[in-house]
Amino acid sequence: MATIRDVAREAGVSPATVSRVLARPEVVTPDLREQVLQVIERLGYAPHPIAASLKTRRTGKILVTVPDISNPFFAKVIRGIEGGAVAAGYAVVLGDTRDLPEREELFGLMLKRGEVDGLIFLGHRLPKVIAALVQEAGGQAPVVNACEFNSELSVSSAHIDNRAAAKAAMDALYAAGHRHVAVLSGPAQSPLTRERLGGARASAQRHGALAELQLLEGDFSLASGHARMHELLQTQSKATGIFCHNDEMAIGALAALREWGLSCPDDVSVVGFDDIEMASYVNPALTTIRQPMEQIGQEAAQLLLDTIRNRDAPPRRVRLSWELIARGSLGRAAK
Amino acid sequence: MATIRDVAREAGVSPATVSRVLARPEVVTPDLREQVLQVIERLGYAPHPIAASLKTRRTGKILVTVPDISNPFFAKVIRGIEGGAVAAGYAVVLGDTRDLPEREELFGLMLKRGEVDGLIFLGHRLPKVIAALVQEAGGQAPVVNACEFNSELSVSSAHIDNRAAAKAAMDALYAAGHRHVAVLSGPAQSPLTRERLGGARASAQRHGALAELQLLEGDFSLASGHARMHELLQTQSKATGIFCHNDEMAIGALAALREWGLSCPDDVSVVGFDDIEMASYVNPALTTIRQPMEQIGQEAAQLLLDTIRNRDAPPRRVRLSWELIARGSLGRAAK
DNA sequence: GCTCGTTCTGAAACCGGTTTCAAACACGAT
DNA sequence: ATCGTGTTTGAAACCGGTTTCAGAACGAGC
Repeated sequence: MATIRDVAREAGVSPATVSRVLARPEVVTPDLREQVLQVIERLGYAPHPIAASLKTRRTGKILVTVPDISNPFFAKVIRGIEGGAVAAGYAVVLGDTRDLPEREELFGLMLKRGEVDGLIFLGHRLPKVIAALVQEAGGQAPVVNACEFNSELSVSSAHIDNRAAAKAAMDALYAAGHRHVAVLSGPAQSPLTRERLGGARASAQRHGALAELQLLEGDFSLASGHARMHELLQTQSKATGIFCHNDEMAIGALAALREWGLSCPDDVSVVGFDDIEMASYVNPALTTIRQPMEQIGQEAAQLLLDTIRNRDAPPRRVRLSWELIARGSLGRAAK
Repeated sequence: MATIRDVAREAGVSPATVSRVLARPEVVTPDLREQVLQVIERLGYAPHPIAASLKTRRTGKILVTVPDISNPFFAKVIRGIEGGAVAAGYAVVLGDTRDLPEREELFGLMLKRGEVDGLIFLGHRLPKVIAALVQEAGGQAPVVNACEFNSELSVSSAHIDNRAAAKAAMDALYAAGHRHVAVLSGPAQSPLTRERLGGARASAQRHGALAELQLLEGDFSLASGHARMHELLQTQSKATGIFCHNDEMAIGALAALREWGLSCPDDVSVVGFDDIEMASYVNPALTTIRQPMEQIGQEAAQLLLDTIRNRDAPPRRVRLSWELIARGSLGRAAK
């Protein structure tokens, strides 16, 4: 592999000039520039980014940590992040934390050690290493929270208004005449879940149905949606409307309803959250809250890159819009 | 940030010793080692992996390129790769190629420039940069193909026997009495598609139904499954059995059948491929070929790490097992 | 023709580790 | 005490770029 010194020697210039030809071509005399470029071409010289990193302290990589890459919602967000990052000349390092704090710490170290230029985390927990970093930097650390938002963290974030969206989902159920509604939530400790539950409760209260509201805790997986729905049906709940905190749990719930010989939407209505692609292909198609998943990712990438470029900008919050998508899984309550 | 020289000075030893304490503790006298470790602890010293990379030529990162991260099959495989990589102390850099050759080249450069130690690609096309690298290395390049296999590439690969699995899927349709079968394939240029089509044709031929076999080309997306199925139904095809090259297209096809008022499996049977989690939750549940997705990823990671550690091992092929999973979407053909 | 200011280029330091090589040291055998 | 062997340590080179700083070259103005 040719080095910058090989090129310099061959072109009869100094390594500094070669470096400049590649990094700031405009400061080099055109003739010389051309000559150097030709040698670069001839030798097939490819600069070694690792070596450059050592001096510049830029790696051109950002780390994205996610609790589960195989969750279709996260996958879309990551796609958005990746797109934004690559467009800006950055590569994405992927960390699948599996919701394990030790793995989060492990990935956190990568930022601390300077292996990556920044971190976008999809989730609610900040590794201790990173929390310390953010503390020191007084909120100017290159760390962004996507999808969720935790006011204690003082980092930039890109997300929708989960509370309002959840409220809208519930409003739709009540508007269709449902009185007994169950909410199948995400993990209780997540701020995201709390936001959505807050919105759900507000709607229930407004419709004078708070007493009839049932809460079930899931973990955003198909299996948990299926299992919780089974359990609910076993209790002979009067619920005719189910609001699920994501589409996968909603699809799991639909399967459970079928297994009990119940019809959706005739017997029970289901509303999901996210509008993953699958939502419009299941039977019945899911009424759900659409989140602009890729856009959330893009915005998160943008926020991070802004922070990286301009270290003394304060943390920002980007709120994206959501939309209630009406499909077959929500019908009028039987009288 | 403390450097290794700070630690050395503080501990009254040379930087070389500090380096050894961390990399090969057993060669350092226990007393000295302890003393150095204490200073490291006290200063909160964290080694700078980029600096180490420059000398060692190891980055501790592997690149994974994938045509679409939001495809649930790929997402699972990536999860497997990531798990295997992290367990071995490697991080995963993610490249979403969107099936664009220019993006593949871009990511290929990362390996060529030494930004990553190896490449696992999920797909069938090798970027030119990498093909050249493989050529030079005589098949010993740190490159692995996962899920697919292209005999021209001379790189290691981890995958199932797609031909045999496709044959089994078709056999199941014929065994259930279907004579007119349509295959909804992946993109025609992919070797994977050719393998599966080969298996499908072999089965058709064996059952004397080659003349009735219909071929439709999709792109593995829900939307293409939906669209191709619509088109097929419009032609008043006599097909009562559909073999889809992945589950997402199968689920798209199920939706199209419903829209035409047709029942699956009463009117038309559908068989998928992959057994993504969603396959057992849709209505009807999909009969499909199960691929060990995470395991494919793990094996691919293992293959790559083996190649990285031992550069003169020849390319290997790991064949994983598959299984036909019978569920509701495949029923007996009407007489 | 000389001075001044501007633009361009090269020498060398630097980034922060690892590794080689030789010196120092410890210890057992002679 | 001397020698030989094996182990442990430190000095310095090295990885391959970037960047600073000073000097060279050049053109404009007088």
